[in-house]
Amino acid sequence: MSAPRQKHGKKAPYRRSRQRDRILTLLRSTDSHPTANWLYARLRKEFPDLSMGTVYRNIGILVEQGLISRIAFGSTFDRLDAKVAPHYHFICEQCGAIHDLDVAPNKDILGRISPPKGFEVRRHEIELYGLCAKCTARP
Amino acid sequence: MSAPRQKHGKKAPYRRSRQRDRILTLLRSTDSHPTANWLYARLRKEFPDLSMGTVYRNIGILVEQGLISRIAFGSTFDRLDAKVAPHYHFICEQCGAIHDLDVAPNKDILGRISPPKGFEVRRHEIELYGLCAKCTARP
DNA sequence: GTTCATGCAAATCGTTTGCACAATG
DNA sequence: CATTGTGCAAACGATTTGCATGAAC
Repeated sequence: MSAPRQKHGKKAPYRRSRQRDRILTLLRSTDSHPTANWLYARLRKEFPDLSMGTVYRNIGILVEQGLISRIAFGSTFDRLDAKVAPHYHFICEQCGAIHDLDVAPNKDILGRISPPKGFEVRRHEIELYGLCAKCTARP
Repeated sequence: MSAPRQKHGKKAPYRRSRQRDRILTLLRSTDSHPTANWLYARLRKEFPDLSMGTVYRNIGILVEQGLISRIAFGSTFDRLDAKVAPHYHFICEQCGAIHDLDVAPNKDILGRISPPKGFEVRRHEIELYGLCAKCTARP
């Protein structure tokens, strides 16, 4: 959700920065899915007065450029559900509406999806993202 | 993540409260997956000086009682990923580690999982939750 | 030299918590 | 009456933003 920083919706002509370069390099060097804070701690050794603002701004730019992705799910706030039985969700990317799906979760549904050996799967979630009927009609 | 409020890990002997009753009723009356804030706005008409603290505390209790569930995904902070190609994740419920899964996302994997008609699916996510190898070994 | 990126600090947002008082069992 | 639940306000943690200065192009 980082705002474009230019007038007419044109593509932003980003300049290079040592900080952003390092952030990308660091992220590419690990598969541990770091947090912003991890990056901050790591980079503070190279840039003693690095600020969190810079880290977050650069993450936003890198995401916008498609060079990295955020593992975030929908909104930042919790949605509640009185339907306790496990079920899957459809999330509308336009209006944010969440709809329950009919299929009952079942291990068989996962088919050949399995974790590395030694891992124990207790539950799973599936989310479909796209446009709900309302938003498909009125784009 | 609401803390039990009693000594020896015994089950908490919750008392009843008008506010909590209404929260549950309201949640059961809709399938729109409300937010805490929606509940607050709604209930303020009945309880003019309801507080957010009360809403959140009761949500916590209801979740603990298994009467409702939170549609929240893993941690509250974003995890980053330089692997841009879509892929599924395994999340360890004990240590929070996130691991990439091997299978390449593919519509076929969804099998008979489909949204209501009129909906357009653009992408999907699958997350497995459980214990990673490390945590399985050392519980 | 114009514009973007940075550091700093303050602000924002959803959520949590400490406290004194009211309500429950 | 022993505790839990409430309202209030302050605290919290992750993230965002306004502003003056420094770096890219």
